[in-house]
Amino acid sequence: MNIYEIAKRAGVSIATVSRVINNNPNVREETRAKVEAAIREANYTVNDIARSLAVNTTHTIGVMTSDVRDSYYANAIYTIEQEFRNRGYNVILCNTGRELGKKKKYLKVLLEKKVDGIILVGSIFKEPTDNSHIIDTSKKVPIVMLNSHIEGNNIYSIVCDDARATFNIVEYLHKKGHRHIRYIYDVDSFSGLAKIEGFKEGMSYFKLPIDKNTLVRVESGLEGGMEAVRKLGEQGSSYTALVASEDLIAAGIMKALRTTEKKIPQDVSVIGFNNSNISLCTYPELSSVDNKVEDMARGAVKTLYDVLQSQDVDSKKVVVPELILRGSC
Amino acid sequence: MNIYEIAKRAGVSIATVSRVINNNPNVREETRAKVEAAIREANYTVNDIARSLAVNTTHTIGVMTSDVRDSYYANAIYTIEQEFRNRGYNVILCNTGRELGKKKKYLKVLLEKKVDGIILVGSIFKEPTDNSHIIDTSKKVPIVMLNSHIEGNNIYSIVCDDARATFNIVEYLHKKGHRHIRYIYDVDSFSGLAKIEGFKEGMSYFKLPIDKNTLVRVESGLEGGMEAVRKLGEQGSSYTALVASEDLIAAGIMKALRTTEKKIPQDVSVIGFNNSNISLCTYPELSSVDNKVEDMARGAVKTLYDVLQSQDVDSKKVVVPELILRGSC
DNA sequence: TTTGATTATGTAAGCGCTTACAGTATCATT
DNA sequence: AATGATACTGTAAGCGCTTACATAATCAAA
Repeated sequence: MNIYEIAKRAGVSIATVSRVINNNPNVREETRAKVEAAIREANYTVNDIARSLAVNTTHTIGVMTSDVRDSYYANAIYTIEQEFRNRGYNVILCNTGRELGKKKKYLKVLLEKKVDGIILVGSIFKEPTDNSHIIDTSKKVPIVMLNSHIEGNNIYSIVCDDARATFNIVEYLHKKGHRHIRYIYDVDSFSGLAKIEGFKEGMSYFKLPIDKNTLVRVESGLEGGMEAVRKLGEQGSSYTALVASEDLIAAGIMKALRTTEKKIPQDVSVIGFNNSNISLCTYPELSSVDNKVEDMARGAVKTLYDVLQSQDVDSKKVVVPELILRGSC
Repeated sequence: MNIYEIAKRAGVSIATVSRVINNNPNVREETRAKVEAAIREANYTVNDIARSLAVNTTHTIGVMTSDVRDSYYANAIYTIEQEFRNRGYNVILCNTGRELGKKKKYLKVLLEKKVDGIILVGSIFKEPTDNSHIIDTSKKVPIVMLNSHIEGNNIYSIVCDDARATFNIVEYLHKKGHRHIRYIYDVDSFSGLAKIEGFKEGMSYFKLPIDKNTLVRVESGLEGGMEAVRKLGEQGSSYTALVASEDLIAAGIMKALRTTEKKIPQDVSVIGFNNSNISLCTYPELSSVDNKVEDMARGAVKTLYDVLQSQDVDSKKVVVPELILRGSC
C-alpha cells in the first residue's frame, strides 16, 4: 500500500496525495476529502522511511547512556524522550556500558541510521582519554553531552556544577562542626572527577585534614557503600561524615553502618548524590544533592532542537545543583 | 557521499560497492580491497535509510512502556535493548504514560517508522477495555506483550504468574500465623488484576476473612504506601501483614509505619513486589516477589526475533515468580 | 584451442516518498 | 472577449540503496 495506490483510488496524482498527507494548503477541499477517504478506506499509513530518504532527515535522535537501569539516567532519558516526542522526534535508545568499543559501534550504527542528532547522557570516562570517536561523529551530526563535556565544533554540553555541589557539602558539614570527612566514590566519570575536585577544594578551603585515606574508591552500587564502611574500619581512621558520589552508595553505607555501633546521624552524617527516590526509602532519609537532571535533560533537548533549526545556541550551559537536607545529617 | 561516489573512486560499479558493504563473497579480493580503501578514504558510512527502503526492513523495534523511570520497566527495557542489539536491531523507546490517546499516537508513529516489531512492556489497563488499537496494529507488524496479554493473531505474550505469586504470599503468611492480611495496590493493570485475583484466591483458600477493607486502593509510589497506612488507621481495622503490589508502595508503608507504634516485623509484616533495589535499601530489608523481569524481557526478545525469522513460536509463555524473604516479615 | 562451468562485475529497475516545474482551471478585470 | 493573476493539479526526477539479470572474465578439462 503506497501513495500510488491511494492516488489511483482517489483519482488524483501522487503529488496531490503527498500534499494531503503533508497538510499542504494548496489542495481544493473537495480533492482533499476524496484523498482522505481513500487513505481511510485503504488503512494507509505513510512510509516514513521513504520520506526520510527523500527529505534527508529522519526526525530520530540517538540517545546513548551507559545503563538506563540507573535511575539517574532513566530520569534523563524519560525527559529527553518526552520532550523530543513533543517536537515530533523519536528516540533510539543505546545502553553502552563503559566499554569504549561498544560506544564506538553504537555511534557508527546511529550514523548509519541517519539520526538527526545524538545526546550522550553522562559517562565520558577518564581512562580512555581518547574521545576521537565523539569528535569524528560530531563532524556528521550534532552531539549534545549531558553532564559531560569535551570541546568540539558541533558538540554542545550541559552540565551540573558538581564541583560546587561537593564544595557546598563540605562547607555545610564544616559549619556543623565536622572535621573528619571522607569521600566515597566509584567511577572516574566526568562528573565524578568534578565532584572529587570540588570536595578537595572544599577541604583545603576550610583547612580540613586530607590524606590518602580521605578518598575511598569502591565498587558501584549498594555493595560499594558497604565496602567503604569495611575499608574505613580496617584503616581505623576516624570520621564523622561520609559523602558518597551517589545515593545507592550512600544507602550501602547506611546499611553497613547499622552493623556497627555508629548511629546516623548522631555519630556520623551521610550525604548522597542524585536525590533519587532511594533517598526517601532509607531510614533515616538520606540527604542528597539534587543535580537537576530533568532540567539538564530539558536543556539538552532544547539545545539540540535549536541546533537542528539552525538557531544560535550556547555551546555550554551549566545548571546549579541544590543540597537537599534530610535526616541523615 | 554515497555509493556512486565510492564506485567512482574505486573504479567499479555501484553493485560491487554494495556487495563489499554487505560482505557478499562473490567479490575478488583485489576489488574488495580497492573498494574498502575508497570507503575508508572517503569516510563513508552506508545510508541505512536507503537500504531499509530497498529491502523493506528497518532492523528497528518499537518498545512502548508507560514510564522508563519505573525501575521495573527500566530493567525490562535495558534487557530488551541489549538482547536486540546483539541481534543487530535497534530500539525506539516510547513512554506512553497511561493515556490511551498517547498510546495510539505512538503506535501510529511506530508504523510510520516501519519498525519490524513492537514490544509492549506492561500496562494494559482495564479502564479502556478497548484494545482495538493493539489489534489493528498487529495486522501490520508483530506485537509481543510483556506481562500483559490479549488474544490476537499476530500478538504474542510472555507473562509472570502474578496470581500465583500473591497466592503464595498469602500461603506463606498464613503458615506464619497471620490472619489479618491487607492488600495495597495502585493501578488496575493487567498484572495488577492478576495479583488481586491470586490474593483473593489465597485468602478464601485459607479461609481468611476478607471484606471491603481488605483491599486498599491508593496512589502510586511512596505516597501511596503512606496513604495506605493512614487509611487503615482511619478504618481502625486490625492487621498483621500488608502485601503491596509494588516495592515502592511497600517502602512507603514501612516509612509510614515508623510514625506509628507498630514495629516491623514484630507487629506487622510487609511484602512487596518486583524485588527492586529499593528492597535492599529499606530497614529492615523488604521481602519481595522476584517476578523475573529480565527473564521475561529475554523471552520477549527471543519470541519476537523468532517471529521475524518466520519460526514457529508459542503465542504465550509464562515465567514463574519467586518470593524472596527478607527482614520485613 | 575450444568448451563449459564458475566466478566476478555491471546495468538498470525499483523501493515510496518529496518537490521543482509545468500545465490547466478558475475567475475577476478590463 | 481577452488578459493576467491566482489556485489547483500533474509529470518526472531524484533521494541512496539492493538485486535480478545480463555480460564478461577466468580457468580447468577435453
